[in-house]
Amino acid sequence: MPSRPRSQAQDPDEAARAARAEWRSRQLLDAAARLMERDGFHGVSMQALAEEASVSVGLIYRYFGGKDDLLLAVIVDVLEAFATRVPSAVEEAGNDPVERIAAAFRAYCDVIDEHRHAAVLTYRESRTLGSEGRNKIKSMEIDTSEPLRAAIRDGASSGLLIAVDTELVAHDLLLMAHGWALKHWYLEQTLRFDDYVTKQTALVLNAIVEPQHRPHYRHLLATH
Amino acid sequence: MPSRPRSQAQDPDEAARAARAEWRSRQLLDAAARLMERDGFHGVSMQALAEEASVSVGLIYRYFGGKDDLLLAVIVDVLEAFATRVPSAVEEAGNDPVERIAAAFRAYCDVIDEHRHAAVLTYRESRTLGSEGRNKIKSMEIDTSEPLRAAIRDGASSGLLIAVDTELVAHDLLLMAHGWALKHWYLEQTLRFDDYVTKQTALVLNAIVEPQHRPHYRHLLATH
Amino acid sequence: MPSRPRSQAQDPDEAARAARAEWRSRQLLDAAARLMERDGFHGVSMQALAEEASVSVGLIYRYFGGKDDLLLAVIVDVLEAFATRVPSAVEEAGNDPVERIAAAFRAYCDVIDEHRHAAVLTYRESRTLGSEGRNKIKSMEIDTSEPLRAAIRDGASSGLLIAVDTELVAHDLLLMAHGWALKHWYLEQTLRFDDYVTKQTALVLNAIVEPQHRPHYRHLLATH
Amino acid sequence: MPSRPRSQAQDPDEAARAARAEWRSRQLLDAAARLMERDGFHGVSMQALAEEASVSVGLIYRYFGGKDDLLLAVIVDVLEAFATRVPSAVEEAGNDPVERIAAAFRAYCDVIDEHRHAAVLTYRESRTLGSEGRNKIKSMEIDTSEPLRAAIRDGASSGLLIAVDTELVAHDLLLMAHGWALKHWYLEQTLRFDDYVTKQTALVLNAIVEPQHRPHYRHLLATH
DNA sequence: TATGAATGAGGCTTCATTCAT
DNA sequence: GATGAATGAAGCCTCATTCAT
Repeated sequence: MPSRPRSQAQDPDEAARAARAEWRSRQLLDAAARLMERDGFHGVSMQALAEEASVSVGLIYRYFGGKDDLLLAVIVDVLEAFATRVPSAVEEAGNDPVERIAAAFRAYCDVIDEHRHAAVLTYRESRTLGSEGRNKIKSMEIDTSEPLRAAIRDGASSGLLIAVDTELVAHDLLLMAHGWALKHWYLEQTLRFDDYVTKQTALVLNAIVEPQHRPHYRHLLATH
Repeated sequence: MPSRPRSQAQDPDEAARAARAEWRSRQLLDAAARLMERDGFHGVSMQALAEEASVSVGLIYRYFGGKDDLLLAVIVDVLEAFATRVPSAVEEAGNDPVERIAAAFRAYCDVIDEHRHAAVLTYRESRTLGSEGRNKIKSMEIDTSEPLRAAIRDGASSGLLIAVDTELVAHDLLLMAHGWALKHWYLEQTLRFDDYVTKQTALVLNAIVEPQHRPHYRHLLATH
Repeated sequence: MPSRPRSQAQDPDEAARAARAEWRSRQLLDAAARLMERDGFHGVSMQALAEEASVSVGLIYRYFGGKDDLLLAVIVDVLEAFATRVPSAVEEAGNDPVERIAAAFRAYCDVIDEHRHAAVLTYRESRTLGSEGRNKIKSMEIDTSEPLRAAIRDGASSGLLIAVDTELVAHDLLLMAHGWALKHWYLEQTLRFDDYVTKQTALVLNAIVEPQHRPHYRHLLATH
Repeated sequence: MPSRPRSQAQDPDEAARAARAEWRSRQLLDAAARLMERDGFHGVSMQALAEEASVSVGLIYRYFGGKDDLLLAVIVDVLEAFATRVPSAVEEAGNDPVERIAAAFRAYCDVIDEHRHAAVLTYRESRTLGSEGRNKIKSMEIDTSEPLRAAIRDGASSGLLIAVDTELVAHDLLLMAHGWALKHWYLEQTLRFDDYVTKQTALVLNAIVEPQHRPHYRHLLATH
């Protein structure tokens, strides 16, 4: 509780300031994600960013350490959304491992669809970051995908799934989720977001659910 | 008879020149792919590129129009490898659609593993290209993946596969093939290349082959 | 009332900014003219220009689009001086066509002497400009010399001048005016600026004024 | 007589070689003048020059010391034409100073019209040359214009001309001659070369010939 | 003589970052 | 907090010149 020690008389002020800072950060993060997705990290200048966010160049440096830092923040922003949304989605799905896998996958896809601009940056611009940032991202990626891997492990050990390589299946699901953003220009020609998720879920579960349990997951295996 | 000698006497000269040019292009393309994969397109300076390839900066411009052009060439180089290798692999696989799918996927993976440096650039740096280059790549991607889609269509119409969305399955297979390069830093911890291909093949076929035909493809569905 | 204050309260700010910009432009234009006359357009690097103007390289690009643009601006600067000074000089000379011709010529020479550095650029570096810039200059040249041509036409139609080719005489006068800058290294050995103008005026008028009217223009025809 | 000592048996060889060298120089000089007039000295690369002259880059360096040297040679080429053609034209004009002035002017104009490409370079690119080359040109300019100045001085001392500043009139005539090349883009709209020379001759002579002698030079003073 | 592949210094330009206001 | 003018390092590219063949 680091906020308490601060004097109470200043709380209102501080709260207002914090709110303002929060608002500014969000404003900048969104502008950055939008522009970077369109033009790539290096295609966006700080001046362009300032204009897009309707602030001055100088102000950006009050909220972020620099351009690299901003990129990292944009990426972390998405990863934090994963960290928030995936576990709760898994929880809500109940105790069935297969349901949890499906829920996790859908949650991933939801976040990516909402942050389509920023999601691709993980793949595209990670080389831009220094090793420090890269390591942070790598470990966050691993952390945020843990619920998914746990569900797969549970499914396997409980006999609901055939013997599978947990890491590989998790990797595939994450790849498919990101695929929606990476190849959006192509996929959007034939699929709506919801169809993409439903079909991919069915495809993967069809591959890994024990045949004898499939009837039970008819609602996940059917695609229409 | 000045024209006769020309067609033969000068051929050696021209041939030698062409060979040298070919050699230089390859040298530069390889150096570019290597460096760009490590540091990203924007992280590589022409100076650094020249040093890596052991030539002078100026010489690069004799073979490529500029940095963008070089990036495009690197990417096209991989796509051309797809265009060469995938169809022949499919052909050699015989007439069975399932075998053809597996062969196509393996060929994709082979090329990507051989060009791991360059393969990721398609995903990472496509925004860097102008729309002209981007369109060229898009159409090459679609062209080179046609054999795969054809095999999937054949499999579906012949009843070997369950009803699937051809585009989506093709997209998934391509994504998985590229996944080996994109997440190589992570995957190599637990998998060798051959295992990756074998397991992914099994996973996908398990999802799409009609249950009654699975026994026939035991060699593709088993992972060890 | 946010709009009212703006129109007045912010004027000072805007005015100050505009004044600063004006000052910078002049500073750069002068430095550019000075250097380019000495070393030629291509002999002047942006680095050298920045040093001469005591600013950083980058700042030049805030005020001018690039090196070409700067050259164009320098040239246009002289042409604008013509456009301002020649007509008023002609006006002040009264209604006599011959007086107006003499006044126009002197005004041309004055401007060229004041911008001796820049004046030669019109002749020397026009090929450097793109066709767009070249056309702009051509049309400004024609526009700014119109008062002179008009005076010549008036003189001819009123019988004060012998029959002359208006275009040619105008061309000659402009050439002579620029000659002071073009061959300054040679002319300054024997002539002061004022003598140059006086003598050239006498020479030309002697060639074109109707003999019977010459006595009336004794003050222009005598050279000492 | 440095050519004699050389063995006589080799003379044919040497002659052939010299002829070839002469031909090459001419070929290069012409190509250079052509290109430089169109694109300016700095707008022409040695590669472009080689192509225009249908030789290799390397060969240019066998005939000229470098690019600057070539520019100097192009300019000197024109000045040498002046040195050759003007005196003989003056000679042929007889002893009358006025006729000699007119002949000199026409000779100047002829050479300039024939070398229109190169003639402008004297004005445009002289700053490009080092001081050595510039001095050479300056002194050649002064030398080649001496016949003109001599004729003017003669005319003045013999009473055929009114009192004039010899240097200035010579300067004007040279300027007018070059004017044909400098403003060719504009003048060609209304004048043919011959008209230009005739009219300018008439204009200048009208300004400097003693009125009482004018009838005698009716053929030079009339413009049609 | 003649070629043209190769070099590399130097130029123009961009843009992340700073700092006085 | 906020601005934006100013900085200057670093990048891409050109092109005069050389030299092995």
